[in-house]
Amino acid sequence: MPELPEVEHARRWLARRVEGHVLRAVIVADPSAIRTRLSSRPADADPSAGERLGALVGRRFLAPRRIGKRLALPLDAGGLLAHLGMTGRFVARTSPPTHGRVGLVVGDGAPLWFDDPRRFGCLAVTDDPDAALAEGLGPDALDAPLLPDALARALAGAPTLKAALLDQARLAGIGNIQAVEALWIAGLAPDRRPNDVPADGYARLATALQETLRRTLALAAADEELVYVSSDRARNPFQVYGRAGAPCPRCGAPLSSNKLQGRTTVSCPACQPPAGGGADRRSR
DNA sequence: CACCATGTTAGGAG
DNA sequence: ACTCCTAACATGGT
Repeated sequence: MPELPEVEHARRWLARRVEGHVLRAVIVADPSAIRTRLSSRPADADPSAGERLGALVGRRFLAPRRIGKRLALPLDAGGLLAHLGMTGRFVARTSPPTHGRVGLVVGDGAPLWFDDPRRFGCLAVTDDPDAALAEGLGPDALDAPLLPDALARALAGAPTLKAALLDQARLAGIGNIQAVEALWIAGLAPDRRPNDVPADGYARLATALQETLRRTLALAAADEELVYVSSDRARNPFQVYGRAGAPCPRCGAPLSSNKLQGRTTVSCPACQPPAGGGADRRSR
């Protein structure tokens, strides 16, 4: 459950269960899930994971925080960091879930499990959750929305709008789905150069980002077991993501799909014209 | 069986 | 030197 809206949903879910409660015990089912820092690389596994996590037992949780796709679970001293990767989630279970990596026994509730089949997610123990949470990330796309001119500055210099939106150092929290959705809402072609996009394009993009993030967050909040991207096309909650070939919801033209930054990118050739809305001069 | 997937990043190509 | 893209990571679902 990976992009910003799902992570924010996880933060709220965790907040209700941990804030103000004491960490009673930890269950380390898969030590390799705990890294020296938030890193998707198994090579960064923390050799003293059990010890360092165990040292947190007895401390009390403060309010969980989030920037972009990262979570911090600060305690009254030190804390935990979490990244859900592609398939990570938190669930409350008495017995370990199939891919339960680490269980947190908090207060008198069922253990809270970090469950992650694909193992791109991870946890890390840190002395300074605030610093670790923010390190290397741009402003949070939801909590620190940029005005159009600031958004233009944040994205400037990247080769394409798509690449810029996926760059967590420019803007934190946008993943492939949210990028595809926002660019379609804004009517901007994913492969346009950020420096060539006029001010009104950034005005639309700023609004579009808020719109898709809030809409997806509302879906996540309403649906405890939200199927993030269902194989079932009828249940796909997105406007264009996962709908290549289907008619554009705005103009009816068939949605096209191509690869950008190695990710599938769906767009409408009619609503998201290549440049400035007119003919492409460079190709002449 | 082959191919696809919501994230991140090392390494190679240019 | 710097920038950008590809492949790889591990696993499950179609």
